[in-house]
Amino acid sequence: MGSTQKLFSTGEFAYLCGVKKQTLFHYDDIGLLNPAYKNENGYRYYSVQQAEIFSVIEMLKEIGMSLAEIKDFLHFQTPEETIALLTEKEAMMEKKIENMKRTQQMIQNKKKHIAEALQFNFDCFSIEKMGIEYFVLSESTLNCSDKEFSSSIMSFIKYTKEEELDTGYPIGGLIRQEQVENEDYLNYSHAYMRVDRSDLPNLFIKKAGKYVVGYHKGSYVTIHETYKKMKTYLHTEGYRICGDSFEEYVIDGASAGGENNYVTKIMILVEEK
Amino acid sequence: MGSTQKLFSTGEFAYLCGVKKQTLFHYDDIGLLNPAYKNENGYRYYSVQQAEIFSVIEMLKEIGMSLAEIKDFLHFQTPEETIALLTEKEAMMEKKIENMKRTQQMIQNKKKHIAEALQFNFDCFSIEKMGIEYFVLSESTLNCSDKEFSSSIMSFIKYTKEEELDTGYPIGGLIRQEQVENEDYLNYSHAYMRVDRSDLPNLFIKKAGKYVVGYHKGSYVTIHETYKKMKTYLHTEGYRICGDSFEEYVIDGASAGGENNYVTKIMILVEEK
DNA sequence: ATAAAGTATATGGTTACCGTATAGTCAAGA
DNA sequence: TCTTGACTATACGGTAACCATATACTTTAT
Repeated sequence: MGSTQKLFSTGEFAYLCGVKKQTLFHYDDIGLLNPAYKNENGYRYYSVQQAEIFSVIEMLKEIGMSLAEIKDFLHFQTPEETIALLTEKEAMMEKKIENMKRTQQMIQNKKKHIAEALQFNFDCFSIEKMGIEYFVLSESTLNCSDKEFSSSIMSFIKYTKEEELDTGYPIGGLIRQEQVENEDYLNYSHAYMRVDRSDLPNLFIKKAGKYVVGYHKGSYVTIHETYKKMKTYLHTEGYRICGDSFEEYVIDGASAGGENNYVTKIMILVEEK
Repeated sequence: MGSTQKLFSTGEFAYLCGVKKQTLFHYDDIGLLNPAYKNENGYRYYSVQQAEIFSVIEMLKEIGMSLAEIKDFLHFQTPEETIALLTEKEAMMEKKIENMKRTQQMIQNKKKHIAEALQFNFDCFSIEKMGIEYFVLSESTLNCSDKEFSSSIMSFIKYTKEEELDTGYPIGGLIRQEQVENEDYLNYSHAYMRVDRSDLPNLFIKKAGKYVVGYHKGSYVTIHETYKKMKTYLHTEGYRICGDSFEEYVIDGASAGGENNYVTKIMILVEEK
């Protein structure tokens, strides 16, 4: 709208902008958007152009600028600077959208995980055919001290976050066949995280094949019991362990309720005897 | 990671989560994420599983849940409820992404507008060939009172926001040929907003053709001067007005600096004499 | 044993508002 | 013109989700 003298009261202007009056008071206070006209009693009146400005403010807010930054921007930038900043922000938006898509993917994966866990009752195992999966691994944590273990896990988690590899799969623990056979269940070989791509360097491959799948509920100190039960199950079903074990921690509603609610999914590669 | 007793100090855990210790204190205070273990001196220690929980918290934050909601969610939901909520949030994400794309579009359009305005020096006009454009219009505002005008504009802006038609084009003012000829420049026929689609009902068409384009700087009260100059320009160039005038308000860095910095783009359909 | 590095609590500050109370103002009808 | 109801302004307090800083205590490494 080019030019017009018709003005809106604070209430009207707030309504048409879709915000509360308070917001406009606030913007006036901090000098971000002062009404075009104030009468002798302090009543505020806004112009149509200011609706335009308001919508620019909203846009800039949405791309993550603070009100102070927006104020600077609207008051002191030259058109050239304006264009430069918008260009920069455009790129930022692109990244943000990518990020949200990743989060969406994470949600989907979490859902899948929980749904799977739901199907099972604990203490009931099954043999499943599983496809190939790709993992990124932490440094080796075999036979290492608490300190070394902590620091390996720490840098691994940090790494997955930095490289944006976390797509909603849980952090897993790899236990080698040898340790499983020796009942050395707490001696993890590596931490891992599943990725949906095969183009990364140094990927670990979880072989396709038959896996015995079980869920352990409760603290880690009792996990050997579940392993024992699984071994008995395998024996009666006529299978034997022929590879590594993969442990993943399943999060659901009760996860924050303490150790006793932890659910760990265990998968061990097996073959028929 | 299935099960392990190795714990992280607050500082380590904060580092691996990529946040400040303060944040963890806060989460502990509000009961959102209490450390797995607290020693007799109040030192906090976190488990690997809690890193997993932390990343779920971050995810839920990103989809717009408050910490209080997340706490409820993590402590009291059944797996079924968890899945239901995630499904709902997934849809929300979709909408948010759409919204961001729209904002991106807005930014691009704003940039185009400013860049165009930059090319011009005021008081210098030009004849331009322009393509067809589609507009949504407000109610008629011809010959109406201030009150009626305000209310029409108000519902129009509200309408464009609700229907999400605002894609970064400014609100324009349509002045009919008759008013331009009678120098009745402040008597707008309609407010309009350009849209990038031709599939909406009741669209107004801005004809393709030659337009005289000029920029007016300053308050609306002096806009008649610019119109006068444009008419003189047209006369010397051998053109005559043969259609409506379109006014658009250009926002740049100085826009918030008061009336005197307002820039209005004026376009009038013309033909050669 | 000692010093450096890390930790806890407490307090106050931040941003972008929202709510409510009180008092003043405007606009339409009698 | 006056009154009434709707609207407006200012002021003060509160909110969420933290961050900064100060002070005091604990761990850990040498």
